[in-house]
Amino acid sequence: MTNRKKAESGNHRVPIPTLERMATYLRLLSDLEAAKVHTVSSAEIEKQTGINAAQFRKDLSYFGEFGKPGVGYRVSELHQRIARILKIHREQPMLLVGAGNLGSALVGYPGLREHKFIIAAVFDNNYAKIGRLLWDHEILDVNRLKEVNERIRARIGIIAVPASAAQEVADRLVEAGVKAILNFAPTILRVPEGVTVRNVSFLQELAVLSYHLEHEEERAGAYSAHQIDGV
Amino acid sequence: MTNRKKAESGNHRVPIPTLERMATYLRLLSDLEAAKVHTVSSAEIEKQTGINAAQFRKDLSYFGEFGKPGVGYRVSELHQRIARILKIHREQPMLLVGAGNLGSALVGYPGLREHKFIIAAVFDNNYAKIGRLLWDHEILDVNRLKEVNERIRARIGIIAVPASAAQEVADRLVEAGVKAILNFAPTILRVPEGVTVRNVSFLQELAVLSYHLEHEEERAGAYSAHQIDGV
DNA sequence: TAGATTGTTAATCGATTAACAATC
DNA sequence: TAGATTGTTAATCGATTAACAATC
Repeated sequence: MTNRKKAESGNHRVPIPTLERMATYLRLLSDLEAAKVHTVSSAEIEKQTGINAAQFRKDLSYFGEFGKPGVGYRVSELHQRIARILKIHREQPMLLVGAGNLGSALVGYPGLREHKFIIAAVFDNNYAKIGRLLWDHEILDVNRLKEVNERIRARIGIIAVPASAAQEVADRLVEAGVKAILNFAPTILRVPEGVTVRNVSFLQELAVLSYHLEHEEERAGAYSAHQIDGV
Repeated sequence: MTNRKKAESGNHRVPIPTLERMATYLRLLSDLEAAKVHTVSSAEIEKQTGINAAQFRKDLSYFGEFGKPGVGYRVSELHQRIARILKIHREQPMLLVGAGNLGSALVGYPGLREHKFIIAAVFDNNYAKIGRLLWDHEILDVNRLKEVNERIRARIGIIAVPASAAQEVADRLVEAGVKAILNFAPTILRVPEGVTVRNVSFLQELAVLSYHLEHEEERAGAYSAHQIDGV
């Protein structure tokens, strides 16, 4: 039986971890394509990503059938189909709010464009920044968010502002028609039904890592950052 | 994902999602302390974070007993104990490799210092950058990583270099005594037993968001970024 | 055909949540 | 004590993985 139907109707049954891995597969497939590899098996995927071969096949099964028993998967076909599933087979425009360091890093991140995610406009509320350039983007007044997005029609927004401003920015993004938000501010956002939020928390990542360290009860004394920087 | 496994099976049975939430609790408790709130219940935690009250209590139960039945939790005590569990009750020094845009954003991120994570040294392999300042940090030659960390003794390393260089940087960090790595490069790192890796992938986050958008089969035509930027 | 590898089922493993006795 | 809320157990829910018939 085909899972096509399942995928089309109850879209919300695909596990998030599966979607995260789909992005990993996509990246690997890009690399394989660049290396002129034409066919790949789930065993090979496991070797290259560490993701269990059965897991890989199960993940794909949420979206249909992709391979040939005894043969494997055609790299280019699989790549295309996954890109389509993730809706990045065409350019996916996004709005960025916050033209600080993080915003700058995101605009400059080459991996985004490679995978068809395009930062189409950049906003800030700081009048010292509005009108200036962030890379090749003019920084626009955040008050113009809705107006500008009438043309762009981006449905993804990125919040790279301080926590104190994040909720207001989220409200504006939603008002401008954004349906998905990537939030870098350490705040829990309240958004209406139908809007998806993903939070990226550096603190959270570091906390998990820090926990796994052995605990040395008494450290030798505070290291000095200056001592080092001044070397 | 492979590394996640390793870290889990190694010696700990605390679920990773629990640890991630611990960081969330910590942040909330900071806010509550600042607001002079002295006591909090699991029901209140649920209201503020959206995390189920039973989940919160279960999470804490991995580490001991923290509250008083009929009363709740003392904010300051809970804060201190969680900070200790996550080993950020004292300053936790870290090494940053990669002085590009992302590295710059991380050094400038105030949330880190607030939670006692300190970027103690910054490295790069680009001779045009070595010797210059990134904020108040002199950018050091990545070849000196091991030597410099003999003094700092950081056990957390952050990789903010292109994918092509990430594995080599990981090797060097491990050689320098680092036991936990936060990897921003879109690559799967191979590290020895006993070293934990967490991957942050913007692409992955965006892919999950993008998937959840409604699929408009035919879009009106490519929007133009320039059209917008040129406004 | 013989060998390889898929897609899917079933078993396992793990995480979340509801319920409640314990207790402040 | 009476009311509130904890810590923990048990039930539920969900995700991972091993196994294998189907099939190229």
